[in-house]
Amino acid sequence: MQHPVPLDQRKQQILKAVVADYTRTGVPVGSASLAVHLATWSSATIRNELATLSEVGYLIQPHTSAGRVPSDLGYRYYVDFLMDEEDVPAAVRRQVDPFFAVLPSGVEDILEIAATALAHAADAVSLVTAPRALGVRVKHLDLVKLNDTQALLVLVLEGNLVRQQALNLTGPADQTVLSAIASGLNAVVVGLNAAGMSRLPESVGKHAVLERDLLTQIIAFMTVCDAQQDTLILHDGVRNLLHQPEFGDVELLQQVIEVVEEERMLAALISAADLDHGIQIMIGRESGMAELSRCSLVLTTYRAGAERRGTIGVLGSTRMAYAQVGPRVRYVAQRVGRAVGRALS
Amino acid sequence: MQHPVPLDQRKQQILKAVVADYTRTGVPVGSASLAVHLATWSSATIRNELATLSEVGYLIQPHTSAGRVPSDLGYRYYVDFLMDEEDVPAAVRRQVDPFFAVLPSGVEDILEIAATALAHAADAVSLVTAPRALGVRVKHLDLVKLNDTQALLVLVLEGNLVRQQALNLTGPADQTVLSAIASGLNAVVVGLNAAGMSRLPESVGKHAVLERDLLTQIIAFMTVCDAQQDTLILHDGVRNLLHQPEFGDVELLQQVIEVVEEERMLAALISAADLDHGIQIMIGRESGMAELSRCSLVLTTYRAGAERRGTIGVLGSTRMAYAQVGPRVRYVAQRVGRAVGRALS
DNA sequence: GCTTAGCACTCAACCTCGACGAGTGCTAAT
DNA sequence: ATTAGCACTCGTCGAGGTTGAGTGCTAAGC
Repeated sequence: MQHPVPLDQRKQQILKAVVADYTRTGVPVGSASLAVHLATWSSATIRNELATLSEVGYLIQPHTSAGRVPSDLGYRYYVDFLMDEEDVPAAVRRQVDPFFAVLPSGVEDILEIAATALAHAADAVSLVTAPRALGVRVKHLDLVKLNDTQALLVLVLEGNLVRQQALNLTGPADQTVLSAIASGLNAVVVGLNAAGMSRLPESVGKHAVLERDLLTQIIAFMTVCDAQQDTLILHDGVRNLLHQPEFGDVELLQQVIEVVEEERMLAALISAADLDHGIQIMIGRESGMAELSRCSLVLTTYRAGAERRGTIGVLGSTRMAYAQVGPRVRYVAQRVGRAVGRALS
Repeated sequence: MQHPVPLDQRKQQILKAVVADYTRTGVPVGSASLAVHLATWSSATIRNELATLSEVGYLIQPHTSAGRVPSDLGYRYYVDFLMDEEDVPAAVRRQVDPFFAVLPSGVEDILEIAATALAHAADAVSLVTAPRALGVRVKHLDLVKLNDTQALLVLVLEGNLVRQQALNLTGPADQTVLSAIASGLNAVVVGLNAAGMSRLPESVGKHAVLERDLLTQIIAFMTVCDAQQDTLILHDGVRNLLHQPEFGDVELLQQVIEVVEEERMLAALISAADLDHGIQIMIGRESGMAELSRCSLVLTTYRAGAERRGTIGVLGSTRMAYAQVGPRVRYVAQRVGRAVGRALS
């Protein structure tokens, strides 16, 4: 997506002013009110510039006698070239920090807290995915007898992520046998990911059929865990959409909330996000989802330790304060990264 | 809460018809349209009866020249005396059953599925609490070394509820020591709840300071788990509120969503629910929360095994189809109970 | 005495109309 | 190239009028 039309100094300044004004008030902005802020030029001059900005597609007129509103492309130009990011105000920091003061040891609980914190900080819907690595490594495992045909596998993964799954017992085994198998497996398996484990069976299989059998099931479950990680998305702050005038239309609201509650629709979007750039902003239709054509996403990566990273960000109206939201998302991302990193120990 | 005014046969029939009509259409219902269904009497007669029903508080007129709408009290009378519960249609069953066809082994995952299923079945916001007993019993525990000063406690509770928590190590201990302690504790602790465990320390304390120390921390954490269970509430289906005309007003919607997202406000309400009656219906202001004055709650208990029970239900407009919602909530409750019971093994 | 036809009355919803004004585009003067 | 000036557009707002659904009351009928 290129910006075909470069803008001269003055047009840039005017576009920037339009975005700022519209973001603040939510009302289409006219030449007169711009002339107050940009006292260098008269309203007529600004009017001419507005006309050309409309022609090249950066601004839109809701109707003939209305002011201008930035188009998706206009916001894009603003975000890429004009925006001055604002520092995160102390007040917002004071609001966010307490969330991370006392932390649970489980990664998921931390993420839930992060979602709440970010929803508050950015006044939008927050989205958080679990940290993922190429393959999650096992830290510890345990087997608990459920009944004659089933045992419960308890996997402690890196990041104190705990996963459980019922496994089938192909032969009889009581808890002492299971515990023995578990400690046997622990010796071999700790530190491996699904891929690493799949290279084990031959050597382990010697000992016992049951053991090999369980290992096969464990590997299968690990693979499922890997896959799940990509789709798990927490969210919070739907309430923050409601007081925005552009969502006074319930139709629109409904579409957006549906997308947020159907987590897997967002999963596709977020996994498509380019995580290597510091922060990614998708404006309006750029997301490719019709339901979100009036919404923007501001996403970033949080890093927990050397390799593990997850996505965190917000979903809000296209008319959001990008200059504020970006830094706030980054701020929370940094906190989460640190917190999750600590949980990884 | 008594019903001071008993109604004669005809008034009952009319009230019932008003509720049925209003539930269906959402429009205040007038004497003329009632006279079609209740052909026994003319519209004038019905008009007289409507007037007295309004006087005693069962009906409300939005304005002078409008039809009647049931008041909270009117719904209450309907629900208590007039409602004929409808069977759960096969179509709805076919919609719900697949959710319970393939089940994860963890209770919380099951509950999440249940929340989604109920939201679909009842076309409202679903609410689900974790099953609680007087005290949750331990099934298995494990200790995983995190670093020199901390170990991760992994508790498997009844119902395959897995909880993890970092514990402080008062002395040095590597993983083999921790595993030994864990298996030692397992022998003593399995099947006990927090209360039962608090009677242990004297006898266990002999062996090692570290062991006693950990046990103390474990007991403390168990108590926390007990408390958390009461407040954990899952929800789904906020989207279902949006297509209801009474929530066209965004103000109202905002209040309701805020309550739903702030789970702890609901926790108080739900724990106050009288779970021993088959199904509990709270209509409008009966809930005591001003924000929910236009909403009703339909709650019931699901039983998993002999003693454990949780709450499941829906939050919707007071104008919901009580005759349909009640049975559907019970239907899902029964499925959840069975599923959770199975997970309890 | 209960029921009901008839009728005057009320009032929200809806439409129309005109005034208003915010904002534009164009033109001509600087 | 800039800008003052002006005619023009069109959405918003409020006043005024119409409509129709629904009522309450009264008086007649069974």
